[in-house]
Amino acid sequence: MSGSAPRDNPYLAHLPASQRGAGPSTLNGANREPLYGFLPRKVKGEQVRTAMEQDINPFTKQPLSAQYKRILEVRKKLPVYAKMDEFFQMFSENQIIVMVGETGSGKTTQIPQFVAYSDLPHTKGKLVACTQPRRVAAMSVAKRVADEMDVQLGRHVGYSIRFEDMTEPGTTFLKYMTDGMLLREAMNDPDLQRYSTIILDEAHERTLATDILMGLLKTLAKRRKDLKIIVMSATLDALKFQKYFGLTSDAAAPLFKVPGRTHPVEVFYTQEPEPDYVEAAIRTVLMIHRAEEQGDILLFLTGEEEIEDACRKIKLEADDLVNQDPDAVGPLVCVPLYSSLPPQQQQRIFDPAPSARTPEGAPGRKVIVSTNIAETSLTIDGIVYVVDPGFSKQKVYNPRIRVESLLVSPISKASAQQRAGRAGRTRPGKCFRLYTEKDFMSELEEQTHPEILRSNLSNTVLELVKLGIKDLVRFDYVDAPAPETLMRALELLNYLAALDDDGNLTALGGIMAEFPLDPQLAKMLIVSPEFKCSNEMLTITAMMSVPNVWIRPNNQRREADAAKALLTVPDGDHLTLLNVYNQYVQNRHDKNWTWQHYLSQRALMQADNVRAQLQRTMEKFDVDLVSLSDERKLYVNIRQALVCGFFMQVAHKEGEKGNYLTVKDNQVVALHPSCGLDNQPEWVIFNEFVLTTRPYIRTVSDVKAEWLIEYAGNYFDLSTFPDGETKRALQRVINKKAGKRLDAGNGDTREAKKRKKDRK
DNA sequence: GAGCACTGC
Repeated sequence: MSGSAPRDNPYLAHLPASQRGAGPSTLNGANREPLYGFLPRKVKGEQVRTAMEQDINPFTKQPLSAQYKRILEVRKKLPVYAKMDEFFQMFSENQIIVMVGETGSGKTTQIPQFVAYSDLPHTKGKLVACTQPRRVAAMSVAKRVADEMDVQLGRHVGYSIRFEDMTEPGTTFLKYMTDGMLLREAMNDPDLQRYSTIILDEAHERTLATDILMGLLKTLAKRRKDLKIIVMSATLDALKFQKYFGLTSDAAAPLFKVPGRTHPVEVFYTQEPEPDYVEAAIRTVLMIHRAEEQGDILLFLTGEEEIEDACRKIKLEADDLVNQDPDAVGPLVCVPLYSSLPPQQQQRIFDPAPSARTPEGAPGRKVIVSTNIAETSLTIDGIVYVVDPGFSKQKVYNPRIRVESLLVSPISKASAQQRAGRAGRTRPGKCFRLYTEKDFMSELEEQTHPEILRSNLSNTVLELVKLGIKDLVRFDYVDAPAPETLMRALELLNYLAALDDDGNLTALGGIMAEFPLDPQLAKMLIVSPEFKCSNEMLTITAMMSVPNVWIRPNNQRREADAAKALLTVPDGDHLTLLNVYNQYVQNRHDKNWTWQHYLSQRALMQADNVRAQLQRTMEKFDVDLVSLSDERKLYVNIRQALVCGFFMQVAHKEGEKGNYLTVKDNQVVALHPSCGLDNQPEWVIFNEFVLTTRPYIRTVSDVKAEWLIEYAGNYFDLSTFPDGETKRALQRVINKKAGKRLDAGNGDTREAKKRKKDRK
């Protein structure tokens, strides 16, 4: 046995001679070669456990460190480690596996390593990929696994996220990545040939990218019999995925199940429904503070305003309690948590709870009041009590009026369960649900609707077409979106000339899909060289792709507004964005400058990053970077280029009360108060329709009706317009133009018009 | 005269 020559070893046969170690005469295979006897995808748990215990790293052939051995002892205690044999057997026998691993099972770190031991991707020049819905998760898990495998992060184990590719081609064989990143890769390599196994982690979160990947991989598995797929999810969704990935309609994909390792959480319900959930939540937090033993509280609310408000009230009431009875009640700190908080303030959630005022006094307590960010993205240790009013803000899409909006809605059972689980991470906990058990059982949906059912899909549809999906309606979705949503997306893409009338991708559409942007933005950016303003459109596009750059603290609104006024360009908010970015660069990205002007340094840095990435894409596809030196003309051209992308988001002024009607849909809207226009132009183009206290349009610029007709003639074909003032206004412009053309007796090409204008 | 649930490319 020990005398087998390496050439007989199917594992070593893949390797060039230089990597096979010493020649046949001296090699004692079993000792020198840690993966000796490993048959790809026929590997057994026993073999892997032995290999893990040796002194040589089986993948790098380097000696293993003391740290490796220490971590290995910890890994052995993970629930998933105990099920290694079962895993390898199932992996050997199946192309697709659904896996359920509760919190603390170790699935995210261990399963990809197990797969690497079985697939031996490094011997075939392949990779094992594991997708994550979030960038931080991809980064931090990759780091952990690199440590566990005793390799340098970015070499054998790496990660790939937007703006950061921490992999080494030819060396990396285990890669964590965001789901969106893998989807991007699929656009240029629909067979995903680089991968031997793809693991979709956190599939129950049902992000748009994961949903599309599931559809693609199901189809791809039929073409590529050598590709293995593992879908990892929470319990409740497993059966759905098993059925979906079953090879035939009655054969479900096998389930690999691993228990978690969390502490029990006792759940309490209210006897009666609570009419005011914020008030009830505050009351419950204070009740816990008075009556329950030491341990921090996590309260879920829906948004920034609600959270800041609740924090203030909890603080006031807690101070009252302390004043009434200083011996019985400990000090309390209340920490808000939501994504738009600066990172420094987000860090406060990890501060320890305040200590008791006296050695014998009641212990202090920390209350974190958070949005859903604490449900999935951030985990906080030390939480023992969860207060769950049962609501969150959720995105909803109305395809009829093409509007996405945020609505406070009841959460799902799955979400409630996830929230409760946050109380049991360090020790047994309690969860107080501010609704009745009856409502939980009968009113809450099992699952939150997946994103694909709640979103505008124009981006996704362009990606799918680019991926070669011909029939979007019959694509095998886990949950199919409403046909009307798909129709709306196809319609938009057709108007943008990304798709022809038969739904085929145009050359323009192919380039548009390469930009990590909404189709409207991609379109205006790609056509902008024709308007000699592509440098500027690049900036505007980047600024429109990052969160709001304006900061407006409650107690400094006037100062913030004044600072904003200094940067405002009256012709339109898009030009203001350009101006802000240019000033930011002129002031050398100075932090003090941004602070003095009430601008978010974080958002501006992001814009810088996005701009650089978009610029690389432009260069790759020969989209020229040009500018006009005449600023007045430049500003006109910029607004004309805007029309080429956003002609479907135009509104026409109605009357003198500041009301606008959106074109074709005839929605009554108003300019958002943040809008910087100094008058009310007859025609405006807008980036966003927001439904808050009333319907508003946000990020708005002044445009001319002539431009709409000239650059978006297809859409502004009057025969497709409902009767009304908008149509009549357009008709007047057309009539006037026709009259002029008769006078001038020449065509209306852009160049001709410009020459004419220049002569004036 | 107002907001920004959360991600991702």
